Amino acid sequence: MDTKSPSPELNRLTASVLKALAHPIRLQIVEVLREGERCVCEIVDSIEGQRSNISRHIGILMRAGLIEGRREGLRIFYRLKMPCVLSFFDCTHKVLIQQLRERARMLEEL
Amino acid sequence: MDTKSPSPELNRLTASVLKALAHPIRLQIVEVLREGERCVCEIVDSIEGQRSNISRHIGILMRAGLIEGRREGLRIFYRLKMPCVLSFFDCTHKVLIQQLRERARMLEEL
DNA sequence: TTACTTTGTTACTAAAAACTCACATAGACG
DNA sequence: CGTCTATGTGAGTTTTTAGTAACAAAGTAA
Repeated sequence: MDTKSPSPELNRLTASVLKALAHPIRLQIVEVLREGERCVCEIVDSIEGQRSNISRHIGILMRAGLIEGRREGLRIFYRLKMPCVLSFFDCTHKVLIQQLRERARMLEEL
Repeated sequence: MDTKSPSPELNRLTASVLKALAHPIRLQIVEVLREGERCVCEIVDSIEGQRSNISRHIGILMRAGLIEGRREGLRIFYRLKMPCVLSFFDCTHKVLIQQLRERARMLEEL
């Protein structure tokens, strides 16, 4: 019997999903797609950065299964495939607010 | 007026929180702490990997504000500070199951 | 067909993260 | 004090990820 963690393999897979999301540009893409389907051209226009770089990040979200695309003529429209990821932000915001609180308190204590 | 994404800076911070969690060892630490407070020695015993490396990962979770520690003699006991991160796993599991479904379907289509 | 548009990919460089080993610190206790 | 135990850190190497520029692919339409 293995005395170590119950699910190292599941944790490896879970990490790969979180990692796919853990990048500012990829979060901005998710933020844009939150409003609905968008073509790459629209995504690129709404985000700072080079077209080929943004295209790479779209690919990372695709391969992680978080978004999906559909071609319409020359354009490819992407949309959120797993909208449940939006629920992460409630918690991440709590974490950030807590970080701020503590840093403010540390400043006061000087 | 800025025509780009509404919150690039917030997304940078959000990414830093997600990134802190997006590693197999750190997820295993969270999994262990889910059951309650644990000292480093117990965490190390329950996870595959070198002491100093696990210590580093504990540090990363600490600096992200996801866990907190308390010294008791020689030992330091850590616990989840933001249990809301546990809610992420509902969604990450959905994503993984969906990935599996699609890969199975692709195999069938051969 | 050729020319054009939109998107994705290859190959490379640069930057960041992870891992390891040795050492440092903090407290307990003789 | 010295020594032991538990934990953290510095410095270096290796691995992974990000970014860029040039090119390739897929569709449109003259």
